[in-house]
Amino acid sequence: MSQRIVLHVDLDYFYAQCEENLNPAIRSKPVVVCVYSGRTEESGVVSTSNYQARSYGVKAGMPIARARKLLEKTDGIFLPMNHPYYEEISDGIMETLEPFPDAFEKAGIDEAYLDVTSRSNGDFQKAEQIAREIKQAVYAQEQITCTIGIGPNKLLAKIASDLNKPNGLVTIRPENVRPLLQNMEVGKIPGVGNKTQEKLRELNVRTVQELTTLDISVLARTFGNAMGSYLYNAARGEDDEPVQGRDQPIQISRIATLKRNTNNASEILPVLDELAHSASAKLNRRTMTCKTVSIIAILSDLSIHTKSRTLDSPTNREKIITQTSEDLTLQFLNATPSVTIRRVGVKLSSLSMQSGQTVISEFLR
DNA sequence: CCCTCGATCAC
DNA sequence: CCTCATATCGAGGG
Repeated sequence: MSQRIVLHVDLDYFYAQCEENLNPAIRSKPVVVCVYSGRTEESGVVSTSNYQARSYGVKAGMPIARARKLLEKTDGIFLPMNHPYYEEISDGIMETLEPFPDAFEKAGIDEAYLDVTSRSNGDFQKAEQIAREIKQAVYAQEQITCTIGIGPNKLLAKIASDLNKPNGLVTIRPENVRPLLQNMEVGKIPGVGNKTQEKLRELNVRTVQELTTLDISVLARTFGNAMGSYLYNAARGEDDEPVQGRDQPIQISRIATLKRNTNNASEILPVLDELAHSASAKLNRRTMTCKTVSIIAILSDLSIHTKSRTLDSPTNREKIITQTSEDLTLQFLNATPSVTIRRVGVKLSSLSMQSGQTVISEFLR
């Protein structure tokens, strides 16, 4: 069997690039795409920014107020998210990508994995040619540049795409895995965020090379079985995850920020109802049912709390979802009356496709 | 094995 | 000053 070859296609600074295309005049300026929370005129965070803005230190997740400071002496452009538009562009691109590979996996609105093993005959040279064609096709389709990482598995393809953004093309061949990973910081491994990096730091591990010195039992004890073995393999550039898309979601959630912190049900429930409405609308668009309903409460201290209830039978009815969400919220407020809530959310899980048959209880409603 | 809940990641 | 959405894991209880 031939060498497996995976491509990771990453759309460059995606939301900001979409906005540049919508209004080319801003292309030469710092562009910041924002998630406004609606709490005050300016409160919210940065979703994405173009590279001009990044050169001033603007980063995703940063409060908008801070980005404004960083760009105050520039002609920086601040725009609200236009998610439906980005989705439209993304869908067009994903449709372009899908026929190329043996297997296709959309990994987010702006990234995808493509298994091109047979298309490239296991030849990295050929895979690079395919990647160049893909970049051409994506640009021709939507005038969006992308970066493509090529590797013998998903892990290395993703690491590769991170090495030369934007508008890049990087290949990691099996013989280059060792030297490349040696001095790389562990934080560059996908799935290793701040918490994991900090724990590794305590074990005197900063680079991937150093990570390879930890044995699997230590890793499993420190990070659990799944994360432990993932780290053990990742440090060696090994990853067997198949490129495999999922057709149906596992959960559907909606969250919102309240106008002000409160523990007053009359201020919270209307917002909650709207979230429940939106979540069940999506559930029904997908012709799915859920068996578990959860609420999420983010308090004034930003601590996160969840309450969930598994129903006796799956439902797709907004009424039940709303009622359950309200119940859970009142239950939470009752149990902890002194809390003040900043944000609330609704999550639907244990999803299944709606089957054709109607149960008696449904029939009688 | 199921349920609930918190934690983590990363968008 | 602090968004939104998704997936996964593990602990703890039953």
